[in-house]
Parts: sequence; C-alpha cells; structure tokens
Amino acid sequence: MLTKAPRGTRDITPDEIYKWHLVEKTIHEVCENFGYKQIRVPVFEHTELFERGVGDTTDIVQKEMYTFLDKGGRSLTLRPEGTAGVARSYIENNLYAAAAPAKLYYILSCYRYEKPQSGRLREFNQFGTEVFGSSSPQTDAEIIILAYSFLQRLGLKDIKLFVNSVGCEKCRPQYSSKLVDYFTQYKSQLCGTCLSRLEKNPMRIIDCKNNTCKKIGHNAPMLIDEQCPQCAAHMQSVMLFLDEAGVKHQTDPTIVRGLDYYTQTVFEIKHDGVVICGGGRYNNLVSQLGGPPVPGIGFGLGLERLIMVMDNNGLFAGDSNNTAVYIASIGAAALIAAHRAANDLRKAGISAQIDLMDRSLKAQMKYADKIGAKCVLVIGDNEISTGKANLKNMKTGEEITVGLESLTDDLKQILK
RNA sequence: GUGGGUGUAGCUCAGUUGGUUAGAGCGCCAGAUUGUGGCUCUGGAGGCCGUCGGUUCGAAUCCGAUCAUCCACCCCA
Repeated sequence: MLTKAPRGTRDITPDEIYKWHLVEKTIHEVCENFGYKQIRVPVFEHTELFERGVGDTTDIVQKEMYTFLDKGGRSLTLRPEGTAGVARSYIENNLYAAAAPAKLYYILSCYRYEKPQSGRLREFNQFGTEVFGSSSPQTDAEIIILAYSFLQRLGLKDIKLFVNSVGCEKCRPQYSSKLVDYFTQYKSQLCGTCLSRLEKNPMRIIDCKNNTCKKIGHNAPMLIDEQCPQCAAHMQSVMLFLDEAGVKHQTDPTIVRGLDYYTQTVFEIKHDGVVICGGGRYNNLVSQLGGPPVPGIGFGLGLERLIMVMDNNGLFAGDSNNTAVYIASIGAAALIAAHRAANDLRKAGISAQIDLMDRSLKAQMKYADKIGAKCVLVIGDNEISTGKANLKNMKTGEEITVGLESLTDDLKQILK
C-alpha cells in the first residue's frame, strides 16, 4: 500500500515524459502564436469559489470535489477544473484594468473524486484557454480555432468539432419553461434521473442516454430553434468565422455541457467518440464571482486523453533527446580523463555521460546502447598517452579517431 | 454511485479433479569474447501466488471479505 499511488492517480515515468514535453512545447508555441499568455493559479481554492463558479447543481460540485478543512478551519477544495480559479485570479489581480481582452492559457492538474476508468483519472491534467472581456463571435471562433489548430499540429486526423448554443439569460428561461411543458407530458416515461432533471436542469434531459428519454428528447423543442435573435445571430456568425478558417464543424443540439456557467456558444471536440476538449462562453461567471460584468470564453482539454489518443494513433516518434556522447573508460586514470572530457562537453552544450557504476567496458557499451547514446568515446591508457581516441557511432557502428584536446570542437562538427 | 472482468517474477502470461521445492518467454546481471553495444550460446539473480480470514491433513487452486486494476453506465477532460 505504501508503494502504491492512490486510486485514480498515476506516475508519468521517465520513458514517457518526452510525450508530455512534446505536447507542452506545442501548447506554448500555439498559444503564443495566437497571442495568449500563460497564467498559473493555486491547486486549491476556497470551496465556495467552485460552488458559486461551477454551479452547485452540477455533479462535480455535488459529489466529486476533494474538499477539506485546513488547520485554520477554512474549507478548501482541490480545483476540479481550471476556469473558476483563473476567473478568480483575473478579478483579484484586476486584469480587466490591463489591455482588453485578456487572453490567457494554462496547464494545470485537476482533481475529481470519480470512479477511474479509461481516460478518466482522479488527478488529471488540463490545457485550457480563457478570453475575458470580449463577447464578439470572432472571439468564440478564435478559441475554437486555437484548440483545433493545436490538435492538428500534433497530427490528429479524425477529430470532429461539434457546436451548439445554450442561449443567454433572456432566451434560456423561456426555453426552459417550454421544455418543462414538453417533458411533463411524458413524465411517467422518463427515467429517475431525468425526473429530477425536470426540476433542476431540464436541458440535460436532452442528452440522457436512456433509450426512452432519448426518443422523447428527440422531438423536444431545441434551443437552437428557440433562442433569441441576438443569440441566433451570434451563433451564425461564429460558424461563419469557422468556415472562413476552414475548420469543419457540425451543430449538435444535444451538447449541453455539465457546468452551469455556460451561455451561448458551447462546443466539444471528439476523437473516436471520446471528448478530448470541451468549452464554451460564460458571460455571467465573472460578475457572479463578484467581478465586473465581463464576458468570457474558454475551453479545457484533457492531456491524459490527448496523449492516449496520440499513442493509439502512433503519433509519438520516440524520445529524441538521448545523450549525445557516452564516454566509456578503462581504469582509474581514464575515468578521470572521461570525467574531465564530459564536463567540457557539457559546458559546450553537448550532452555527455560517464560510467557511474565502475563497470567493465562491455557493460558500459551495453549501457550506452540501452540509453540510446548517439555515440561512444572509449578512453583507456593508450588514448591518454596518444591523446587520440575512437568515437563509435552507435547506429552505424562506424568508428573514427578524434583528438582528446580538440574533442569539443570535433564533436560539434560531427553532431551537426 | 450501479453492473461485470481480472489480480502468479520487472513485463506478458502458463499452472491439471486441491497434493512435495510454483514455471515459460521477454527483460535484468554475468560469462563465452581479459579494450567495444545489437546477434548467438551458457549460467545466475529475482515470488508472502494482491491482502486478510475461512474450509481442509494439505490452498496459487475452493469460499468470504477487502484492496487494486480494467470495462460499461452515470458524468466528464
């Protein structure tokens, strides 16, 4: 038990870390390319932030939060998602007083107490973006295009983008009451959870997986048809910008999303039916949290799911950051020479390793092979007296002679 | 939270109707080759059979519980 990571958590081991480095590097590049700046926020926040921000009718808040009292008796919660904390930070640091809009991105771990399964962990990592201060449709499109470009850049081919609108504070209540009227007719046929949804959040009946509910929901009024002219125009405009960018999309009126704060645009990006990215607009979140009436939009993208999908599709080529030179040594004098040479190479920016195990030459060669060293330099008494050593290319097996004094310069040429 | 599958070496897995000292392949270490990795051959190390309890003369094997893990549902990234 002591040597077992807690349920729903996992280690990212050295042999797969290169995948994360690749993904993270791409995140930074794409976000900077779009003009977004990274923000880092605490792992835990006041519990109330999530209750108010995420919404206390959501599953996340009702049963999935890691909440605890600290020694001062404060109720704190490990963040179950990124937006609420980032919104809090935006307000607290008066970022609305700086240049608007604020274009932010983040890479952070999130925590939800759920039963683990494929692509679902209790601790997981999200890449997300948020734009605060703009309600224009081109902002929605920009956020979506950013996510889409990111996935494309990583080589994902079969990704599908689904877009919907959940309306605004004007049209949603009207629509909700229409929905309630509609579903009330079929009250006796709805499943248990949908009966309670009828009172709390009727929109979620539409994406119930129960066959009967599905059937009934199929003919339910859709918000996409019922929204106010402003919301309809907004959605049309978003899709126009997406078309203009060549980003394929389809509307899916059943996308409702589990978080309460969404208004107007919501979207999901799926791969093989798995949602790897979800997001939307939230025009009231900042003001609900006590900030100015600033609109926002963003998405969250699950990195474990992303890497899983990339793995399944062979999108990782392998670790390319292996040591350039392993310096094998025979004897105590050679070890010192190897040690000196390795440090010189490192200072010149060439990665180098020496034997730390006092092993035989053969064992050193095996080790060099195992760690994927690009070449091996062998130093013994002969080399020390002649000042020359053999450098072996581990891929081709070829050996060339290099001077120990000019090692750094020679290797710079060779490794080019 | 609900339903199902699986826990044996670092990994993938055998293990007969319960019966001595639990196996294989791969990997690891070493030697063959005393200064050169990969290929081959030889040898070696490595197991509280997930954990606890029960049945039995005897349990990896049967029963129960528990934990972990995987899959589906709910929900979500």
